[in-house]
Amino acid sequence: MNGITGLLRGKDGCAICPTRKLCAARAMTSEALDALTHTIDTSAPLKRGEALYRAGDRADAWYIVRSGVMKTLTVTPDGEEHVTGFHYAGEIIGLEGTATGGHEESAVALEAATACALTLESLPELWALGAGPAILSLIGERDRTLSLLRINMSQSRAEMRIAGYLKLLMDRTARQGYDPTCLAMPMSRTDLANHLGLTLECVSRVLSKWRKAGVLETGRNSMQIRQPDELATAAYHLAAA
Amino acid sequence: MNGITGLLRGKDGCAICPTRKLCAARAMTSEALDALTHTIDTSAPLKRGEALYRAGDRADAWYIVRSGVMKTLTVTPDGEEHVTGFHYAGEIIGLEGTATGGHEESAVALEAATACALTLESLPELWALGAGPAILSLIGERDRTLSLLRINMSQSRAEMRIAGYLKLLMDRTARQGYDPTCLAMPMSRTDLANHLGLTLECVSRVLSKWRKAGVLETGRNSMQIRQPDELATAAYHLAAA
DNA sequence: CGGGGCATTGATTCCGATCAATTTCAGTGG
DNA sequence: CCACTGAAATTGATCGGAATCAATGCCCCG
Repeated sequence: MNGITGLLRGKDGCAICPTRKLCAARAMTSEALDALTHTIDTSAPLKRGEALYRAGDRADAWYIVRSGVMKTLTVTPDGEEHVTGFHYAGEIIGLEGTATGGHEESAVALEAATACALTLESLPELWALGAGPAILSLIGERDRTLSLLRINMSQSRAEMRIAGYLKLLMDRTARQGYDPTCLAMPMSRTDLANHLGLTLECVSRVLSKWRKAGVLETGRNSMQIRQPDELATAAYHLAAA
Repeated sequence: MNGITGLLRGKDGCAICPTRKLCAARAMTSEALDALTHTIDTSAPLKRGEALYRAGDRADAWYIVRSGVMKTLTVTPDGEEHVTGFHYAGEIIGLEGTATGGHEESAVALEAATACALTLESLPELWALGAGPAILSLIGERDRTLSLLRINMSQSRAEMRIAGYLKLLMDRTARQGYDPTCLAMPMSRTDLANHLGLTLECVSRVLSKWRKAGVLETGRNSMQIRQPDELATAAYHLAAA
């Protein structure tokens, strides 16, 4: 209906969605949830590397990540790739194309992932179902996150940037009720460095230093934070979130 | 009604607003414009240094800059000030507080400025008046701009960051139908450097270099771009906007 | 077992931060 | 109208840290 292949409209209702508390469905009555199920489209599961949308696609919907982690990226005219964000369950993405009607970024799954589509034309209907405040909240959270990320990027020190980013991830994880010391990090060092505006060597060095100091442990797709205070100190410049 | 002092509800109708083409009123019929006038609150003119809202204020509205330039900033726990953005006529701001209900940033006028308030509770009404697409477009533009700013910040070279920022300003100015070679820049070097994550000395040096090379001229509250191509080359990494 | 992408570690260079001095300019009062 | 003043901007010199170039190690895959 709106460009996603393999929509599962009506299947897997919002009422049983494990991430419904993070999304537009938060704080809705169960009757409204049933109606919501028929207004929101859930995408087919995306495999690692598959795109939810690509730069140039028509932008007639916003998306909420339902499971997994997605990265958004743009390719500049000179061919360089810029990772604009990593997006976890409950984050709203795809807003950047709304002004022009076409997506300026691509959204790619870093691991198996699903997302729900809020078509722009269905927004008044969603409002009528009582999802308005939740959607506003999602937009506000996104705006707030982008603002914090920009503040973090304005730090010139590599340790501050990385510590700040990890702290943001931890805060978000904690806010969603999960263990903040265990972070899902399915992105490559290259992507992470790109996103933070650093070289992968630099990121690697800082992580190695912290690993040796016992601050954290790095796994293939995750990270264990052993001494959150140390990270917080290195990132003290960030507003508490 | 929503925290702004000195509202001018109904005065200076949207129909005669010089920036209506940039705002929620774009592409509306004149009958709807009259109704819109009574739904949107226009703030009293802000003097230089006055705040539209402050961190901690209740966040029950979004704002569209109507005239002048505003800066948004946060103060981190350790007391450091971070300039999160400079906002020109037609930009929507204040979204960052929607998630929590309280503003996390402050918005301060850099020169005489006015803004219009879209209260969250009036959004369905605005939709009914036909302003929905325009509001979505404003949100999309903001999201797109934040994304581009983040890409720009990820550049480590000072020249690239500054050139990129100026280019973004020029693109925005051109898109609004004004002369892109004449930029309103009422912010101090300190604020500009803070926003770009550089020191003011560094910004000053780069601008001096370009001034000597004839690329641009710097005035107190404005900047004349003499050789846009030179800037574009220095910022070639940015996507065309 | 071998290959290739990815991560780590090392050595050097360069650029922006920092510390410091000077100039410019808007605002103020004589 | 001009001299005075303090903030803002510019210019200079040095230092540190991240980029860069280069090599090695690790691990998932066939």
